[in-house]
Amino acid sequence: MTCQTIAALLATGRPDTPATIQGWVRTRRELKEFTFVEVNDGTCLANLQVVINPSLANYRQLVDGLGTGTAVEIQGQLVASPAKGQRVELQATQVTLYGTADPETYPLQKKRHSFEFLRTLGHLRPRTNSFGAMFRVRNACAAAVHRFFQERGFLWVHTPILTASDCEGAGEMFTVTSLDLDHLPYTPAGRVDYQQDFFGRPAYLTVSGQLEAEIMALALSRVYTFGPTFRAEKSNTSRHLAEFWMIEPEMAFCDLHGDMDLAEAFLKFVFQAVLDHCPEDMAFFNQRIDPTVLATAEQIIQTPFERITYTDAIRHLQNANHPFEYPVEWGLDLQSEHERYLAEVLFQRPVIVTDYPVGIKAFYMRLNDDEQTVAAMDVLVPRVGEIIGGSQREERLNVLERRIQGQGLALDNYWWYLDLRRYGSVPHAGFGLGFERLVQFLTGMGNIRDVIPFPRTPDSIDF
RNA sequence: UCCUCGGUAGCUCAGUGGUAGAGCGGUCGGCUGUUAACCGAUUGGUCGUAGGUUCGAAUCCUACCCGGGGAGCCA
Repeated sequence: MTCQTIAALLATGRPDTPATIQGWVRTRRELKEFTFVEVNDGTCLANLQVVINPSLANYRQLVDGLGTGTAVEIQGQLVASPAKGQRVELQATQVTLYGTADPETYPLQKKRHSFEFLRTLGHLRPRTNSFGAMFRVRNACAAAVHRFFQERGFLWVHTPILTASDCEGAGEMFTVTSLDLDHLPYTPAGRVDYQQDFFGRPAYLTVSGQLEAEIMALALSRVYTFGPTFRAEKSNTSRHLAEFWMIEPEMAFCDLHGDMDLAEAFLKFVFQAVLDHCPEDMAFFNQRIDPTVLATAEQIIQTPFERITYTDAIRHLQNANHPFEYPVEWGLDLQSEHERYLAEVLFQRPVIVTDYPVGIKAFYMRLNDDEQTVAAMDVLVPRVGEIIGGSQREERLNVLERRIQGQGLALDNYWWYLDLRRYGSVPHAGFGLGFERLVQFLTGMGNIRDVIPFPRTPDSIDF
């Protein structure tokens, strides 16, 4: 393989050495004496400028074929560029045209396109500057997530995608079946007979790996999940996907404070890693997408997060000289506007709110001694609101049974979850965050559909 | 699901009852090193769909379809 990446050539390529690149033409500028072609291979944001001289065989034919979108291999000599704008450029000696792209019909033009339009071109939008930058940042972010946990002794555990647990309480579930939907079997009572289905009972796509992660943590001490998650809610918003990736660390012998420390360290680590690995891409987002992206990243990395209780947060909000659309009252959940006020206006930094009322949080969160609140924590950040939600889990069998029943749920469905409290129970804690929302927060991208290669949303599953 | 805004050329949009427009893109020509190159010319339309009002509808009315933004729910 004599071919080099454009990223490597632009960064460290030495002038007056031979080089071969493979990629796609972004733009062609034809002058009287020769032609400039900019080629991108996805390894970095910048294109490599190639000079095509008329001395090349079939010059006219070559240049005509080098329209935007064409796949090419170009051999030549890397030379110092005599003009501003690039350190080096490639003086072509041989050009191989692979697939050409008819400029009359190729949808990507040499101009800015709206993200809305590019969403209709899911197969071509990775070839744009914005999506190239976004996918590189997404990759760096994913790699940083693994590195963060691996360096701290967490095991990556693979929790199931198919589940029979319809009681995770985290949202609407997709049903998975091998039954012929046009000829469903029925019980004598007239209901669908799931005994004849693949698993002999109803099955679903997972909405969370947390409960299974707790199983693993109570044997392996520190684990995390990082995998696909599915929600069938008909939420048509810039923050929701039907298929998304979720990260859920879980730690045995850990309380809420350890959980908060981990969450804060996690965000700082990931932001620093992405800045280190994708400086050009992040600069691009700061320049073209959201001018606060870099400042936000610096703040996340350098500023200690504020930590307050829900009760104090309510007090702050009630004393705030700020009109809220929704009421602020102890016992009600914080709305987006409240979360953003805390992070953006009051503290102007990330805020971890803890100890929420028992009535608005899930049954598995540990009941505090006041019996009014649970050991929950939400990390609120400017511009986004809640980015991480977590809790210390209820490890006491009798309390957990009471909580499950108190929410009208059947204990039988949780027999194995209760067993964890019956045998070798221990205080443990964890949190969850949506990977795409993290990428949104990093890049400033407004719509979650533009931070995942192939978004799945209600009535939309193209590509 | 609710609220709201929108759908006009390949793209981004203007046009609010009287001949369908601009910029960009594409094409052709020009240009001695360009950087979203530049200059000139040119090409380009079932005005989302179906009805209705009117002498006349992109424009007004009704229904539907699709999309954006916001809310709720959540990650």
